[in-house]
Amino acid sequence: MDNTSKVKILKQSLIFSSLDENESLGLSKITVERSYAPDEFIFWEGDTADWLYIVAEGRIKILKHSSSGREFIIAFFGPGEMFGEVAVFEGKSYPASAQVVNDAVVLGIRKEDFELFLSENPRVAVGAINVLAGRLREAQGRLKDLAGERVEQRLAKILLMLSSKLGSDLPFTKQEIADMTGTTTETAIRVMSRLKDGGIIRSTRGKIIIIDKVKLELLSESAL
Amino acid sequence: MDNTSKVKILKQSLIFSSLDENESLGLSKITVERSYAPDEFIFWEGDTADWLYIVAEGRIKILKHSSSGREFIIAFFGPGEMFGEVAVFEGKSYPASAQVVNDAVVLGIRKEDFELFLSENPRVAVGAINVLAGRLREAQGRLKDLAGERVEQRLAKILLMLSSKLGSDLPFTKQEIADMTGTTTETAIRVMSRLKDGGIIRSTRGKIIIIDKVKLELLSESAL
DNA sequence: TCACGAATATGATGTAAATCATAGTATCCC
DNA sequence: GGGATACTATGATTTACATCATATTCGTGA
Repeated sequence: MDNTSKVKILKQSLIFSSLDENESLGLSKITVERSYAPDEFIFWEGDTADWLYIVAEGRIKILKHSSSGREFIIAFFGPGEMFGEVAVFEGKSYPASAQVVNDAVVLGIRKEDFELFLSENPRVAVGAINVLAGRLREAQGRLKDLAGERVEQRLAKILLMLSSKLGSDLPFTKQEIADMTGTTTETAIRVMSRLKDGGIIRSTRGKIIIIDKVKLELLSESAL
Repeated sequence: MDNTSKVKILKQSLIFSSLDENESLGLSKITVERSYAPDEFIFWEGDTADWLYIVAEGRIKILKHSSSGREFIIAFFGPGEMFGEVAVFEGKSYPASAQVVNDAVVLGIRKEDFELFLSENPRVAVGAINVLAGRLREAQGRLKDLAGERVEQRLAKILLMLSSKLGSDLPFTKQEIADMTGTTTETAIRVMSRLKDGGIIRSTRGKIIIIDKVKLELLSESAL
């Protein structure tokens, strides 16, 4: 990947959106491009955090394993999105694992290089604060939902959240939706079958299509 | 409260820990002191976010109401801790409510004043990033726990988290513990009765004392 | 093209925890 | 001091969801 393409990716990212052409070019030069095969892990929870990453191509999922062995998906990230930054900012080990979904290309930035760049480009700190604040807001919302709502509502909210990012065509398996919702595959399938019957979604293997967003919103908010 | 006392509070805060005496003094001058009675709300979820706050005295709880009306406690904050910052950093409304537990005194900083101060003291941005990253890490851990662990383990983890901040003497009612764990008061009481019988905790009205931290850790990690 | 694994689907059963109900006890405050 | 109001406590019942079991369909690679 040449530097122009890198710059294009980097400028998509909220954290670096304030940089001008020159600064972006400087940043692109400290990034290292890496390609991964499907299901490959970029890092594991607990690894020493030397790098933070920006997705260039493909999709990455961030997940944690619970003591019972089940996996919980914290987030999916696509082109222009940053991951692994919490650990780098805190100077601790990665709090979750990062796994490639399909083939993916990422831009890695070494911790020390990033810190140097940050000190020379203070505006990036504001970008980082925005990204972190947004993610914290989202995480707190999900905390409340996981604690208080039932599976049907939680699942509806996850679908809505995903569709607000990706559109009504969601490239996820029901298993992945289950792992984001904090339920089992069977239950997720049962709930989604009901949504299908209600004309709210359609689905094929590995894909979910939202037909009736309004109904889905109603469902996500009230106990009906 | 005089400026010297304010400085003392502000310097306890992770976000402002890098400031020297002079800078802290400057900061203290843009803070406004406010006192609140028990149960009073400092702000409500959805309010326009014009202020961020640092606790000077007392305890504040940050909470969200779920659609069923139940409340979920996101965090408790004590002296030196900041709250309301997510909304200010993002320029959106408060994502949760802030309620005083006992009498409390807080230092408020107006959004615009903070932004100005931030631009003049870039090191504070690094502090903010650290605070946010730490909170995000914690939130993500809790997400996984809420999704995957059962009440007994979740409750044990909450107790351990609180005791790592406050010591083994925890000034919380069982109702509050329930609202942090994402369970009902009855269930929380039942679980804690078992912990009591197992010699792991003691409790009086509005107070929980951790006796056997090691056993509690074991319990929080494994299904036993 | 056949086989094998992943994704989808659905039924039967078990269970953790919510809900409903009732009551004792400490604390506040008029 | 006495009455109201939280907090604590425990039992009975219900239920949402997990778990276990089995089957079908789809896709991919040998």
